Amino acid sequence: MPHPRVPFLKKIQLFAPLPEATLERIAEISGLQRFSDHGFLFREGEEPDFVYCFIEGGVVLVGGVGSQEAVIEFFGPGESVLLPAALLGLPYLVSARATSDGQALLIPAGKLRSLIDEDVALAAQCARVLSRHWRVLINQIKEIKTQGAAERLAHFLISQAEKTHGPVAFALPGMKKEVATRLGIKPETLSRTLRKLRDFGVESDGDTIRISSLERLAEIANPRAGGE
Amino acid sequence: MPHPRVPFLKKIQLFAPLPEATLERIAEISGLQRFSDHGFLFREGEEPDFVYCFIEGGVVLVGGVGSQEAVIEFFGPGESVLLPAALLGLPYLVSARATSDGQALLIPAGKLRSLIDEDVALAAQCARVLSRHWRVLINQIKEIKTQGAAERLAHFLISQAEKTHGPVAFALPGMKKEVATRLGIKPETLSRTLRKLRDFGVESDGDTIRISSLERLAEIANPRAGGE
DNA sequence: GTTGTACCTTGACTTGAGTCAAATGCTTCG
DNA sequence: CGAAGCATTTGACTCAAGTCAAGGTACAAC
Repeated sequence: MPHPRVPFLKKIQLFAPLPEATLERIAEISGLQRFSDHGFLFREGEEPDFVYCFIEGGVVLVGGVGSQEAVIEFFGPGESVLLPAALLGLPYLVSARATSDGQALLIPAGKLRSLIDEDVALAAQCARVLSRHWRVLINQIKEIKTQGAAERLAHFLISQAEKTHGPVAFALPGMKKEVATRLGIKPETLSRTLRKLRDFGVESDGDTIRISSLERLAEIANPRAGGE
Repeated sequence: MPHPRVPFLKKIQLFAPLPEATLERIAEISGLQRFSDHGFLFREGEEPDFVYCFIEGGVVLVGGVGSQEAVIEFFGPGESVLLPAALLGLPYLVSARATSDGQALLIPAGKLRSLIDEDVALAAQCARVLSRHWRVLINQIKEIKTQGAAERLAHFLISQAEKTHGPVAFALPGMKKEVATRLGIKPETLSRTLRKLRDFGVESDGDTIRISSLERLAEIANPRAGGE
């Protein structure tokens, strides 16, 4: 009879494609943890104890403190964070603040490290997930270095939408303040930039965004030819 | 008798810690390739054919084109690039331009992908190297989002020095133009910022940088407390 | 040489985003 | 309800970095 946490593991991209036997082993060393909105799951500088896999709810990864705060990225259900720190056994470079109530599976870092040296499928899958993440970060760096605030915001909104055509509505993955730092701008600037995008069919009401046409918005995001 | 390319592999961080048997197998599928200054090794959008490991000389990874160009990072001897694209079989997100004449070991992407699914040591090592790289990119993002041009330049110069104390002199890893985009600024701004740092013991003569005291420079790089 | 062609520097001016400060809303809590 | 506490918006002003436009300077080709 399978371990009761195996079904949860199957929802996590990092583990989903692994064989049943491996999942069993991971399920055995994992634990389920609830967290609540605005709470910190861990902080920059701490020793890596766990890899966090989100079942429900999500977090925002933040580097630095106070006015020097840089939001790296938002993470939600199915995603996992801290694999790099866990594999290397080096202190976290970022803190994670919950953007909602939720639950996460925690995999002990040390045990995961041992598993990786024994299980090809797991190791290969880690490499693939890290690779995918690498590409996400590269895109973010390219964007910050070459685009202005409006383009970056437009692109970010498009990436948050689940569709690629026509109109959409969705909730921002965190506070406006956090979205602003994710984009590398100040909250005031986000407010003003969002205003500018009204002319391009973007309505914002609280943390809900309504876009009248993703195609039209895409024109701003990438006036030149396309490089994702 | 060992394969003649094994000694080269041992100089590459990605492969160095692997057992002899694995190195043999990689050596057999690899090939040595010369390249010359300013030439492109590959371009954004191309299908991933190889992982490039630098034996001698280096490249700069660049995303986008023309005035939209974003330099991601410089790579030199012992380092390798494109592992993520190769593992995922997705088109390159960046182009690589040589910053000097040199030689690289080329590992065919397809064969490497198969090896990874068979060899735990190799797979685990890939995951570790990707993890390390992830941390480098996170730091770069944190920096761009929170620091001004002068701080970023100071930090960059410090990272290029091999020592951590006292005076140093070294050559920039590429043209000033490229260094500027790596830092997310324009060449003109780099020129002016370098000027400002003269008051803090930074002399520049062509592509040679002389720093009179790394400690003094570090004060600018991180006026606040320290996060790696 | 001198002509060319990059690369880099400098200066003057512009601008996008930041800063500071004051409303406005929205929740929470007594 | 009203006060307090945030997050967000708006407005006015500032400033860091970008843009545009000359110069230098170094090296390569003729």
